[in-house]
Amino acid sequence: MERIEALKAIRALSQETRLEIIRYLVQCGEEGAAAGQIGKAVGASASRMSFHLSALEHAGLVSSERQSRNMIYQANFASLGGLISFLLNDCCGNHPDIAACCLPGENCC
Amino acid sequence: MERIEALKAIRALSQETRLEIIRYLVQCGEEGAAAGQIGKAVGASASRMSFHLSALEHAGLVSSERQSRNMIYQANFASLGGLISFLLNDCCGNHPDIAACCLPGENCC
DNA sequence: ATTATATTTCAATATTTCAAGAGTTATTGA
DNA sequence: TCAATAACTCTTGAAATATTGAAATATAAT
Repeated sequence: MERIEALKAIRALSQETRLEIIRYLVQCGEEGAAAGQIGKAVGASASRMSFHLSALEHAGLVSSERQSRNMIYQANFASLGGLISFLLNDCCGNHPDIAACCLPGENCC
Repeated sequence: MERIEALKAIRALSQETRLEIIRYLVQCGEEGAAAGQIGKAVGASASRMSFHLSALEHAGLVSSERQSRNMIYQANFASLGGLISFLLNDCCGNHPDIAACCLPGENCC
């Protein structure tokens, strides 16, 4: 991931509602969730959801597709992974404190 | 890591100069680097460095200690790891795209 | 067709954030 | 003590961002 791209992504995440949206969508996995459903989960009005989901999509952190009258949003896992990789200068350098993508005692990656 | 704490950290990272500072300090590892040295590396004036390093320190992303007339800053790896973990809802859920803390083909954690 | 539901767009206001430069404090060595 | 170096603080104006509610658009069901 490039510097500008990463900065865009981090700026998008640097807002309470948007951070909660991403965390919710990470939990939802590949299925994603409808805008209204996400709004209920994070406690935000429809217009705020639209505004923030649009910001996240522009930053490449989520993708969307229409399903009848709902807009389904999904976390973009490749983008999230790229962002973390960028932040850590492409690797954690085996630093023991950075094992965030693994459960304790496991090697998930 | 708590929600408020994580948001603080992300807000601190959502600025070009500060993002570069962290990336530089991640490369520096445990040794860290002096404020002036970091300033040269990222191309920022002394007053900006002070402002931004202070923001990063308040967010818990770096720590500092004086060494004669230099202030030595180090990345806080535990905090970075905690932030990533929070973002991913405490685990990547074995999602193949999130393997950011590992080199390709390796299991560093 | 009409009504209901889901989401987006728009405009106004309020808030936050940044860079730059001048001035300040702390430490070292002459 | 004085000068030099390193880092920090404060203030300013400009720019970016968030929130709200009302109106608009798109789809579905009756």
